Amino acid sequence: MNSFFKKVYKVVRKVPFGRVTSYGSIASFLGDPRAARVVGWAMNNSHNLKNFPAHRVVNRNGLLTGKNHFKGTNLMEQLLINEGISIKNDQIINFDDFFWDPSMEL
DNA sequence: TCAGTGACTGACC
DNA sequence: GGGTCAGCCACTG
Repeated sequence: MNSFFKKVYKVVRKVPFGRVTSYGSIASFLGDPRAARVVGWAMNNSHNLKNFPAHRVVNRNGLLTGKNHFKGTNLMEQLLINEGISIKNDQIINFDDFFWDPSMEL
């Protein structure tokens, strides 16, 4: 697993509580801005991992496109709400305020 | 080896 | 400003 995935996991784990980031930002931070889809694929395999905040990763519009991949229908939404983030129509409200950019924080 | 797929993005109507 | 389309990378059958 010494691949792009490992880097993705490492970055996502560093996302602070109550903050979120996007697939594209992670990919860009890792050197491949065009590998956003790979990040999404990595999230799909992140179910094997423990304590992995996959719910803090959304698309660049703050839309919870991956909520359907979670166990519960609204589990992802609930987790985010639990961290103080407001959700409306599967989308994060004031996304810019909660957005966490790896390239800026690391 | 090749073609299909996806939790994405940016550019274009 | 919302809907479409076509590239991108890694992985699977």
